[in-house]
Amino acid sequence: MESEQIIIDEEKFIPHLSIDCVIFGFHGEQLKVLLPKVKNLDLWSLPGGYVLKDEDIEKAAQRILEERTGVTDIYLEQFYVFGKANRSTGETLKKILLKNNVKINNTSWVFERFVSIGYYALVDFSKVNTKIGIYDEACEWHDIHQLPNLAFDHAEITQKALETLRFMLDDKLIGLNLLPETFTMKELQILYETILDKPLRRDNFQRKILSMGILERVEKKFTGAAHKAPYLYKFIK
Amino acid sequence: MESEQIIIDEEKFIPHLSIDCVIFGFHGEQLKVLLPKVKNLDLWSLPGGYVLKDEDIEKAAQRILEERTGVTDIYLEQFYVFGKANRSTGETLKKILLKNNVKINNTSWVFERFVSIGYYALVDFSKVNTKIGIYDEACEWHDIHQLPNLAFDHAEITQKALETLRFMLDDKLIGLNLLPETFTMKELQILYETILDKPLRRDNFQRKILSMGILERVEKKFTGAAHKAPYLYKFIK
DNA sequence: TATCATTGTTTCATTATGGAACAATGATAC
DNA sequence: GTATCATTGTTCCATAATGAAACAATGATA
Repeated sequence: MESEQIIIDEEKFIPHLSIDCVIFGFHGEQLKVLLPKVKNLDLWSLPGGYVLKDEDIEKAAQRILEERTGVTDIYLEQFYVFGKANRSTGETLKKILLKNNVKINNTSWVFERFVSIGYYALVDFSKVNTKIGIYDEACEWHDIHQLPNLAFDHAEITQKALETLRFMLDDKLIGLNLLPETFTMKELQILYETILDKPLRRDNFQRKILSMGILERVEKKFTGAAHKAPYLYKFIK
Repeated sequence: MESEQIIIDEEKFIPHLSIDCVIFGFHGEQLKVLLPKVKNLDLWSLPGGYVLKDEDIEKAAQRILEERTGVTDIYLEQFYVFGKANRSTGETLKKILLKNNVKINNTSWVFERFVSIGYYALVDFSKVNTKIGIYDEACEWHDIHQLPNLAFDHAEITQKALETLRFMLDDKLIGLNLLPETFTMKELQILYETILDKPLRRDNFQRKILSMGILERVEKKFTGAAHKAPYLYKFIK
């Protein structure tokens, strides 16, 4: 059987530089991360790729995200550069590319050290239709607290992304990007609790959020449950 | 007259990647930035350089800092990556290298686009003995509010570094790195006011800082002035 | 000894936060 | 219909943090 061979044109990219994206979504009271799975290996990775020689790094991050996960036009924020000389080995990548039938010169820069720029993305879980990138076997959401076996230093990158998210929580109106158009106060609170990984008081949370004047009360949400129906809110533009 | 020619060995470095450092110091009630001056041009730049192929980026930043300014072993923090495709032109660099008698292949990657990692450094102004790097004509401190003509997007990089410094002020114990061993409460307050660019109340500032329990009162400072002598403080290790 | 400039501290009002209780309400069981 | 239940929305009060003003202390000088 002749194998299909996908060839990476190394000349098109800036060598030794890569981008890795941590895509956060929120669903079922859990903070999740979208991860592609390496073909035929028990190995997952952050969606990553290279920067074209005449491409803005921000654009590169968007392109990579779309190629690997199908997610387009989303909130992206650079958060850290991972640049230890020994942070990635060519061996893992060779294993991965072998499983993907990617033909590449064995002496290529892609097997040498990488400096990787970390971006985090915030997406509305309900609007995402993931697609499987050409190098991947699957692309799935994972609870931030139960991550699978991750390649390279991608666990560390994910951790740093989470810490940055926490640090920026008050500053960046993160709910706007992680929640659907309308949501209940409880959903917003659980999102904050999940990111901060600590419980918050219902009354104080509501008071504080409402005092910020960024929410608009829309209507009530009748779920059929035997209790008072909560209001729905949306962010004011 | 035969010119001395310094040759950059492009092969040693990761191409298209650079590091730029914003070095903050505090003196005479002003926040200052240490800038090398390009030889024979009315042009200043941030101390910057390239990353060796097997070098940690953090190490590279330290090395660059030492080569260009003589400053060693200081507090360094990565703050942003500048990666627009059009952020630097080869023309400016050619002008600079020409003035420095640096011989380089005209088709080298150094004249193409760069992705630059920004680091900021905090130093004790009183302990710094700057030296002039081999590519430079001078190396001087400039008030953050009166910057000279800066190359490339270095004004923007400096601005972003300042914003990051502001944002981190409560979190990072910045005074520890910018002030000498001992200092008065007023000096610390002026440092904060200078970074935040807004006045603070004397009484409230003192109360807040002291309540953090990070300062130790050492002795009094007699200046010979006709008023009460202020205490000196130092940071508790 | 009085004066002056500045530093250190206290006091009081205002605002934010922590903690508890109470009121409202939409379904269900009887 | 009425009582019950779970959850949501709100109020109340004590405590902590912050803003603003006044007062007390002190080291030199006149």
